Amino acid sequence: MSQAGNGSRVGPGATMAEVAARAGVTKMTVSRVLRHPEKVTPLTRQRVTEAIAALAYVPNRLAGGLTSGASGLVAAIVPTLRHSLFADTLEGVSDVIAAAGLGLIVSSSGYKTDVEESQVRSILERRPDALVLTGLTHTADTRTLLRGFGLPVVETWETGDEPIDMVVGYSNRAAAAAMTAELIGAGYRRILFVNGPSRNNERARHRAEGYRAAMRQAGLDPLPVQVVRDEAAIRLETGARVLRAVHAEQPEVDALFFTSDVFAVGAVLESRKLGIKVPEALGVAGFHDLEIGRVVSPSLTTVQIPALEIGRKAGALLLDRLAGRAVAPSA
Amino acid sequence: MSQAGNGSRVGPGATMAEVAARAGVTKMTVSRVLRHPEKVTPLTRQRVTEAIAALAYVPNRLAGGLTSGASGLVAAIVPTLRHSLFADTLEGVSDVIAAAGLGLIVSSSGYKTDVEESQVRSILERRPDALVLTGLTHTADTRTLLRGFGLPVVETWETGDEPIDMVVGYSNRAAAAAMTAELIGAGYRRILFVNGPSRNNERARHRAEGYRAAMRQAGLDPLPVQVVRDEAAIRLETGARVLRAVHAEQPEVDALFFTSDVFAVGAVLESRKLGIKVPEALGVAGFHDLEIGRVVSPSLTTVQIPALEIGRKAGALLLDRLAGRAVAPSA
DNA sequence: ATCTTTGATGTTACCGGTATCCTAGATTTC
DNA sequence: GAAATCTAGGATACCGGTAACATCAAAGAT
Repeated sequence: MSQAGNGSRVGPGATMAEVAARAGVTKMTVSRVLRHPEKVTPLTRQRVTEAIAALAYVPNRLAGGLTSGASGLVAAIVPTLRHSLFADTLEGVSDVIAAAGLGLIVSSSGYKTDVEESQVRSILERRPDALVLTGLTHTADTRTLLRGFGLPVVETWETGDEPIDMVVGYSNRAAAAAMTAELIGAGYRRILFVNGPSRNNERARHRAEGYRAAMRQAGLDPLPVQVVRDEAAIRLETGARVLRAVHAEQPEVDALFFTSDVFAVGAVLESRKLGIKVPEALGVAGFHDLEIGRVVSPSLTTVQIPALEIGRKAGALLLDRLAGRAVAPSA
Repeated sequence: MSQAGNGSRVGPGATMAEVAARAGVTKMTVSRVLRHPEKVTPLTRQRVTEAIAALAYVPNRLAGGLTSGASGLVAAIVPTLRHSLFADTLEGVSDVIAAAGLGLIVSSSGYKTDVEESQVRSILERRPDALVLTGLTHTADTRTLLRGFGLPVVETWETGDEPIDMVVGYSNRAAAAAMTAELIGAGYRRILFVNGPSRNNERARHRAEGYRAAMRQAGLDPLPVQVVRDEAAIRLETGARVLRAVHAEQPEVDALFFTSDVFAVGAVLESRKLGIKVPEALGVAGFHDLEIGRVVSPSLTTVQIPALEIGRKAGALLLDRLAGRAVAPSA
């Protein structure tokens, strides 16, 4: 599957000093040509430009950053890249900051806060200009470290008190409550909330809370939240299984609200097999949090999650802060 | 959705010189404590360690890298992060290189080679120790630039002649051919290959070639490849639409081979509605290239794509090269 | 025609580390 | 007990740039 090339190393390219020598000027002039071209005579500029081209010179931003104190890097830590939610967020961040000439450095923590902490330490050694974190749950040391470092930090996906610095949140609680209210408004009454494994998953817990709150608000008794335990069970078949079980054992249930739309799709699929009409006889709703959410047919009621948007917003927030603009708390 | 914190900047942390002063030693000794602790007396080491803790000192790797010539960064360019194929690959790369203390810097090119070229230029300014690219299709300047720079480069996802340096490939052609052969082996004869939009998409083209080759090999006439044009049409409904059309207009077709498993899932779904038995009356196959592929039910014949594995392999290849180990061409 | 200003470039120092060489005291060797 | 060897730590230079200031010639002011 892999093959090796000849591996001829030429070594790193020319340095600014070499360019300067070739153009018969000093490093400083070369630096000016690159950074403030208008301060250099067209003639000189051309000589330098030619030397740059001739030597295929690529400036070393690390060196420049040492002096200027800005690395031009934004770091982001996500629980995993294998979840479109986070990948989309990163794409959003990347889009925005790349346009400003900043680079994105990424690591994934595997949902573990202690891993995240060690990654934060390691990342700080690279002196990023800003940091994007996922969630508000971090170790105490992480928070202390970051606060002390005075680095612009954006936490994403959750809202709450005492953020480290800035937050671009998404209230799972509110979204689940809204979805539940929508189902109630559509006439469903016995709504069963089906959660994925909520270990290490604040999201799932908040969603369940939103469901309960909305039910109570409407004067309905929340049904016991059903939990799918097996971590590996995020599959269509699992949704199908839940549907079969509910159909057999809790026939009074008239709507299913899944945390993962994978389950929801699986359930919809299975409902056709069993001859249950969706959404007439049974409502099925889900959170659009996987890539599948972008492709799913409309027979399913879904909660849209603006992952890309959250990333963009986080990026924009950081850029504002880096530009020294006041960052206004916004919706 | 977003909120701002108090934004108290403390400024960057202490420098090595400050730590040294506090511990009553020189920078050099501090550097030794961090890098070669065994070369320092336990007593001195402790004093330095205490000073480091007291000042919350975080070493600056950029500065160190300037001297040592290694940035400790691997850069990767993918067409987009919004595709689990590439996100998974990145996760694989990240896993492997993070374990070796390297960071991953990511950018997405939007499938445009000229954008990729400018990103390569910009990335080279950060002097990564290695680069991971997607595909073998790059601008001539990109190739020249990278060859000249003598940077270890791994191209992923495609195999072919004249790689820039190293390749971790995946032959879409071979995979499609194998899948087609499998369908033929299962008794299907009138196999229709349904391609996604192949603009900017070598993958789709190679898969179609594989299909044709396998058909001919078996002495069958390949059917004209059907192409789904609309870029936005990567939805379940599209697969359903194709199934309906084929059912009505090309009843002789006994198997559908989709490039995207999203279509395949949509088709399977629709087949249940129409009362077509899968896989008895109709074979449906797809490429497992979206996240959905990890959750899909087994009634679908699918081509597994080892995205994570490809990333891991790329990372391992780079590490080998960086460690100065000979890189053997391998399967 | 002399004194200022202005603009283009050069000089110097420094960013925060590390490689390399050097020194002085401790330890070993004969 | 003197010479040889080690060892811990210091001194210096340098990585590849950039900020800040100095310089000098051309241009403008009086």
